[in-house]
Amino acid sequence: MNINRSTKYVKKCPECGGFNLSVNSDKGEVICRDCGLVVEDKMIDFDQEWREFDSDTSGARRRAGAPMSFRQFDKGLGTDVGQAADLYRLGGKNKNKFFRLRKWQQRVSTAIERNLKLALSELKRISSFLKLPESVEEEASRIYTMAVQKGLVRGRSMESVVAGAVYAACRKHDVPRTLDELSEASGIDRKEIGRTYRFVIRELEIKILPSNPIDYIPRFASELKLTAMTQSKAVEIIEEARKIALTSGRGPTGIAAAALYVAALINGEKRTQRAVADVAGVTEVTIRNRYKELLSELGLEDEIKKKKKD
DNA sequence: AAGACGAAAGTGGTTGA
DNA sequence: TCAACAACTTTCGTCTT
Repeated sequence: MNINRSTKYVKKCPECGGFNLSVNSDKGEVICRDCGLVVEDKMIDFDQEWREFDSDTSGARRRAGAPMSFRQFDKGLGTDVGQAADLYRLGGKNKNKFFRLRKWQQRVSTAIERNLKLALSELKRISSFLKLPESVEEEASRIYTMAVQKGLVRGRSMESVVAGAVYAACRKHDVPRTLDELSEASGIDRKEIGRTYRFVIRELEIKILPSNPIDYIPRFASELKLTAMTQSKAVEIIEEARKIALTSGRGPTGIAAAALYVAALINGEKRTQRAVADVAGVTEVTIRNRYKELLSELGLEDEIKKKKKD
């Protein structure tokens, strides 16, 4: 029953023409192992959406409707009690019943649902802008729905809570996007997003591990057009740094940026601090600080010097 | 002239009394 | 609720390539 995912991706890398593509289904990324290009940020979800209820009669019982999803405001299961045209087909007694049902439904359609409808379309916009995998969009919708039900939106703009929910979902699924990217996608101030994000995960008691700098490497490297060699060097550096507790307490993006900068230097693919700083969303100063630590603590000076002779 | 470097002052958030 | 604190940013002057 398992679909062989790799057969779906016999594609060439548009950058270097290589066939060495690797699929990271968690993050919805396809990465070229040869040149490090992120080929496709948003991947199709190949998982089957339906369940088998009974192996004997499975053919007849497959659920054909859309899967239930938090991305629709009523979880995709809604039906409306029909409009006026349907009335003519009903007898007197049924007519009364009909009106009662309609009235009931209007009462249930509270402000919460109206809010959700609006917010989830905004959420959809943001996640398609950021090319997020569906699993993350789904998670973000879930978080937002819970936030609304707990009344956390009161006193905050709907958009900022949406942005916070998306950010939280990204973090939870290890699909890191920087606050700057969220800010660009949503038009909300970076600090505001950070604030609501922290508020939401505290109130909903969502546990989120500090993000791993390594998760940022493929995307940053791809934007800087660095080779796969440099990427793995950067990952190596970060792993070494972790062992001696160089990474704790520091901003993960700063570490990722510095590691990439050093790795590029060692492999003779030098990028300016400014360029690296820009894609990572930190300043040159932060890169310098991390970079200094990396050099002295990991004894990488020799490798740099060696490179300079060439 | 551009990039790298470093000092100093400022920002926003966390922590602990 | 306030002050101390760490990480990061901004700004700016100086050195290096």
